[in-house]
Amino acid sequence: MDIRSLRYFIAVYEERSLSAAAKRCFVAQPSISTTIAQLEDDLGTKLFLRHSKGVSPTDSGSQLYPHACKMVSDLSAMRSLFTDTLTPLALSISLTPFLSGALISQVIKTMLDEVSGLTLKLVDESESADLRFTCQRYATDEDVFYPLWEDDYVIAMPLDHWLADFASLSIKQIDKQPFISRTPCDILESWNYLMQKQELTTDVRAQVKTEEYALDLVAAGLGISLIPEHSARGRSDLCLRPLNDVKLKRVVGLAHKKERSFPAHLINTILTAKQQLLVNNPPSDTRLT
Amino acid sequence: MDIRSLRYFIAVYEERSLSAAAKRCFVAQPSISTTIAQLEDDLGTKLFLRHSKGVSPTDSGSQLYPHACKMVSDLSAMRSLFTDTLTPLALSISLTPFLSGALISQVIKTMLDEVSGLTLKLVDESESADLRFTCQRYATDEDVFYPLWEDDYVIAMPLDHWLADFASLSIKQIDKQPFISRTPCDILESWNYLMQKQELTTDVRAQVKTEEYALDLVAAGLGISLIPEHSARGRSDLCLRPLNDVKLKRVVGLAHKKERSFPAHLINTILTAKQQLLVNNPPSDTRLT
DNA sequence: TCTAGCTATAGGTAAAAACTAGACCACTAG
DNA sequence: CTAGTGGTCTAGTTTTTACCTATAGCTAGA
Repeated sequence: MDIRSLRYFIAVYEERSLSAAAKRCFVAQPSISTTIAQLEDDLGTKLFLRHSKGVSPTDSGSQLYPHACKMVSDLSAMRSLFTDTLTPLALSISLTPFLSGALISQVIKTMLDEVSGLTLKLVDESESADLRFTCQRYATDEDVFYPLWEDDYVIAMPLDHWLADFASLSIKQIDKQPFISRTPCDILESWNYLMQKQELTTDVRAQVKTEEYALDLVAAGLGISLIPEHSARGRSDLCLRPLNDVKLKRVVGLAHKKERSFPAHLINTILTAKQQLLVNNPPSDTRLT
Repeated sequence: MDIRSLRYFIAVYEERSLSAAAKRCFVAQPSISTTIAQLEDDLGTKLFLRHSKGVSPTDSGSQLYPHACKMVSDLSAMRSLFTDTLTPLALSISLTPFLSGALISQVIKTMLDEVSGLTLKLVDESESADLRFTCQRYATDEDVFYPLWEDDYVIAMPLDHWLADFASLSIKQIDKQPFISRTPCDILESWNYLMQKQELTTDVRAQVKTEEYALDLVAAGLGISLIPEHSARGRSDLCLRPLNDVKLKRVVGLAHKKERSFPAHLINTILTAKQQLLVNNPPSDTRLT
């Protein structure tokens, strides 16, 4: 029985759900599941009843909850015994849709680990937030933008497509191909401009809204499409090829209003997080399936 | 900062030594060393001053100590929220003969006080028991051994004996002396080995089975004898002298089979009992009657 | 009956904590 | 002065733990 278990327990208790608790703790759902099971085993009593809509606390669970809260808060009080003038920092962060969840959670995890006293709240893009995960293109003059990683855009096609024989493609080879168009797309304007400039066209077979749907249609053989490389990570039913004569990419990072100021160590942590991303997610040349 | 770190911290604080804390926590010394270093790093303050004889707590360390104790005890209280009431614990304890009854009863008292629901039954050494009061030498590889105290062996002689003029004795001075031999004796083998190695002999005048009888014969002037210091406690008709060139002692404690597991609370209590023994029975340099 | 959403389990990987061995330092005894 | 002792720290290795992905199994609602 350690503090980590109690933190997870509190999250589950308050969310009434293992999956929701997992999201809140920025870990995968099985981690929560096994940890709670261990805790129950350790205490010799069931803490939650599992059902198809989530979990509900047993009497034991409800009894444990206040103790667990006290324990966790005592511990963080102890931490701040010697760190003077620790100002608790509560920030809201918004997400631009269709960014890589895996990378974002790595960054958030680093920030929570490194900046003591920091609590984050994820809000919808429509609300105003202290920090925004977004593309550099969307950062305005009134923003400060910290780049974190780059998403390279590649052409996705079925495994048996004739273009798959090329290690990389020229934009000219895309001319008149059946194409799955996707909106919104961060680089759609650049793409259209490039195509028009070379008087190329595509044969748009479908218009979809999400990357997953676009990829499904590509896998089904309906056409080819242009997508950020990371979003096809883990799909073996597709073939990805980079473009060799134009480089399409978006720079993703954190933005905030210039007038908003943050503690220096928070900014340093963002820069640290960028380094860690490079280490953990080596600058993958587009995989040749 | 987790509970494990705090446990180690408490052990170090109370033992004033990383190595001693390591023994108490049943881990290797580097584990303690690195964990304390991490904790100091985490809290941003040094907790101990290292010097050649061990460590001493800084102000920060002393400040942290009560908080850490509370945290750890809260946690074990939480553990027993659900388990303790359900399991009354009935254990049998056996005694190796000729240990100090006074000390043993102190330990047993502590255990009964601290562990709620515990009942003890003292059985003969020949029977198998859950826990055994015994010497470290008699604990096997299949045992876990918790040391409780050390018995120093001293030379007992009549008050008017000529060796009483020395504050401490060399083993060479024992050569050819009238001697009361006692079997069984926990350190008889060591003693014989030491004597033979230096080609010394004793003039055995009597062979007895108990410490009391041996002491009576010594007081009567029949010879000198080798006994654990505690067993002559309270006798004013004898003179005790330590040996200064060899250190003969036995480590007495509680042993149990490795495969047998006990509630952590019980184990903690045994460790507490050891501390209390040290407080109540100060590490007496052999009394110079 | 099919699908969607949730939890549990299995298997593999990466990080944390443990151990061993040995360096270094201060003190003590000869 | 030198050897030995008792203590902490460092480096390298092994073991344990926590985590992730993938997937199975269950239940409720369409």
